[in-house]
Amino acid sequence: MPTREPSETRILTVASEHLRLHGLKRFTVVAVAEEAGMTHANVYRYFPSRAALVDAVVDVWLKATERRLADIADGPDPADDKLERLILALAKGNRDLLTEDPHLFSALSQAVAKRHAISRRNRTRVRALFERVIDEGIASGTFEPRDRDKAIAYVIDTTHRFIHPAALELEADVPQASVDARLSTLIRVALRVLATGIV
Amino acid sequence: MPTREPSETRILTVASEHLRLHGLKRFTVVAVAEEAGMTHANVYRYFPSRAALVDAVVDVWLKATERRLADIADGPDPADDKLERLILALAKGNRDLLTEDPHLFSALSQAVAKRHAISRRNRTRVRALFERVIDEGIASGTFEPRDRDKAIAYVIDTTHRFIHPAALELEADVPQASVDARLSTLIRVALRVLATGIV
DNA sequence: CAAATTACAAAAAACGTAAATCGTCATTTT
DNA sequence: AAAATGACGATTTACGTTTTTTGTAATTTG
Repeated sequence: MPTREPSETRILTVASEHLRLHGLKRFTVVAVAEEAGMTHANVYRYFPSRAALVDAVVDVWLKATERRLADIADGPDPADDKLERLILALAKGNRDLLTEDPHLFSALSQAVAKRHAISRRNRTRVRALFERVIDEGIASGTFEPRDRDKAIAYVIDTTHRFIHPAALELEADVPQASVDARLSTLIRVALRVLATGIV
Repeated sequence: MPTREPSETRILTVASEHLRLHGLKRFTVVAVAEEAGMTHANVYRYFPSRAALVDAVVDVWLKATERRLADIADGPDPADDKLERLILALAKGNRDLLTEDPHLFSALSQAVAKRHAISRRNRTRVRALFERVIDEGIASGTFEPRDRDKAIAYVIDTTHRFIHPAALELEADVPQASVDARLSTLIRVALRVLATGIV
């Protein structure tokens, strides 16, 4: 990990605050620079554009949740436990962001919808974690899918509703307990499906 | 079915054309009325508002696909066949609309996102068809779920990605063959899950 | 009297302009 | 030399004005 310059981290911190408090619409480079105690022109020494600065803020959050997911994937537990916790952590992380930080969630949601590089890369890395855990399950005999690639696609497709920002937005007003119960069923099914070679 | 007045159907036809060709943004009551050969005020004799007219256009499409679904659900085939065809018809109907009629798709998508009455009612009726077919499958012994309500929720949740407009928009650029293959896997799994009492 | 029109107020959209922000670069500061 | 600034044109946004559309109601037409 490269050591960031102090000004860069300061800008990023202030930008993060601004985005969380005021939202994308009222997020301006001038205001961020002012609060960071510098001219807006100087911000461009560290971030090539306003969009890049917003992406950087979102990326900080994405990387943080990626680390939590990687910790789960790297753990010593059985693959099925890890897959369950991976799905739950991802679903909960996104859902908590929606309820606790709607502005940041909205920025993330747009980055995903517009296929920004940061979200595409995040998607690739998260997918890799899923693949790793499923492969581990296959190696240990916990999972016995008939077709490994189809099994991975199946897991991602079936959990889509509880993970993808666009899908989570649709259920913002559904009681969390109800969502949790349905997700729990879905995961239980997915694990059995992987274990019994249905997929 | 109540016989509609000729002017009403004419307005609806012109409105449908306009929406398909020009999209929601450029859809005006004045333009529709003009093309239908009347003053805009007269349109309000038949539709209470611009929004109601747009909804009526979308509703025509929704009802048409509902009829196709009902035909499947009412057929004499085994429940698992019917459930598969129900899911495929719904997914294909929505996806075809997205590619062949993007403006109308967009209007539908917004009606769903904003929870218009027409989309809520459509959802309720489509869900009822799913319930009927699953119940039929339970009665005939084709399906043996441990919990009927959870089984229904499971089917709806797992197919969400291939049915919901918001999810379909995300995959507009994915080759149709790839989507079809994944959906086919998902359905096969779902039918086995229902049949073997995993859910 | 049902169907449609004209007339009109309220709401929304389109337009044009003023102001702010974005992004670049030459110059200054440390 | 690295960090920051001031100045400046290009873009975007904000805002007041004008036009169009929406929706209602009184009136006309067949």
